[in-house]
Amino acid sequence: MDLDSKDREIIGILAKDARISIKALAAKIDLSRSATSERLSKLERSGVIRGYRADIASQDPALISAFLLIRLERTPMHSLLDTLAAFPAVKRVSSVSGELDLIVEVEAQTMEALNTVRDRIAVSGGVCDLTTSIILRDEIQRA
Amino acid sequence: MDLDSKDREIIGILAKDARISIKALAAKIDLSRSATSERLSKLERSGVIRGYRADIASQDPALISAFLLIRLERTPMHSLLDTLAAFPAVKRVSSVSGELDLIVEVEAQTMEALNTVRDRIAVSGGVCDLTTSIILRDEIQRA
DNA sequence: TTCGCTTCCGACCAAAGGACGGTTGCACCG
DNA sequence: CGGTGCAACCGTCCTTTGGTCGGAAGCGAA
Repeated sequence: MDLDSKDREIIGILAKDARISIKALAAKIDLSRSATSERLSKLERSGVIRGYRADIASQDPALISAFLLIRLERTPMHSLLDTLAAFPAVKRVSSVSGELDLIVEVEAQTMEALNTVRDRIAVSGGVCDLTTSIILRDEIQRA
Repeated sequence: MDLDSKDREIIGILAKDARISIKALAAKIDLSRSATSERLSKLERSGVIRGYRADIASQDPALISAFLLIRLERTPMHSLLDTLAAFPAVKRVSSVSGELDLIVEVEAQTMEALNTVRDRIAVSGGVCDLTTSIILRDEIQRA
């Protein structure tokens, strides 16, 4: 699916305010409601717009985050991915090239909870080496 | 602002589908439309819900991302942060504890662009050691 | 030119939403 | 104990919004 400028306008507006009405959206991009509605549902059907998410303020600013830098005994390691996915604390897992094999981002309420996750992962089969880097501060964060 | 279980239900539902109608939302949490609407606007006013965003599929699957794992000669290193912030390719910078000092996430159109960023950062004053981990795949990604 | 396709518009009618009055439950206090 | 204020809820009224349709316009291919 290729997007024209109107489609990109729609995406840009919805990226900032996903609950805007079709009418207001139509006015912004200077099209009729029906045409806008049709374009929108096409963008949804084609998968360009994957969904709409509420942006929730972190209820607990005391959350502790860390990167776990993992070397595996061999790759790929599907069972470990299942293990990781089972932890709600695991926010992101990326396969990477180089010395490391996986970079895992975790987030927990307490240092204790973080350690528990870390230990459970460390003793999982296939993990050769695991380094924990606690995030002290997010210096830069962009969309 | 403290949230009860209904509020958390609302948040959970909207986090997955921010364009759901108030009526459908009300039905899901078993409250009237008006009560649901009132709770929702309170959540918005109080800042618990910061906004609503369309989840846009990456139009360019050819984007290359990497983590740069950085050790500094000394910390903190404010000038380096300014340098990093100047690159649009730099998506996130976290100060971490342990062996490493900074974990930088970068995203570029081409491997060449990525390398340029990497090199520019590597020769910046204060960088003691820099390891690049190209992201091969994002295995898990959560809100 | 004529066909087929896409995109647009306006109109219709059903669905959704804002606003309001009234009820209930509960904490507070004289 | 009874009264008062408050917060949350409900259902209803009426406006706004949205999905859908038929028809028009633009455009490329046959």
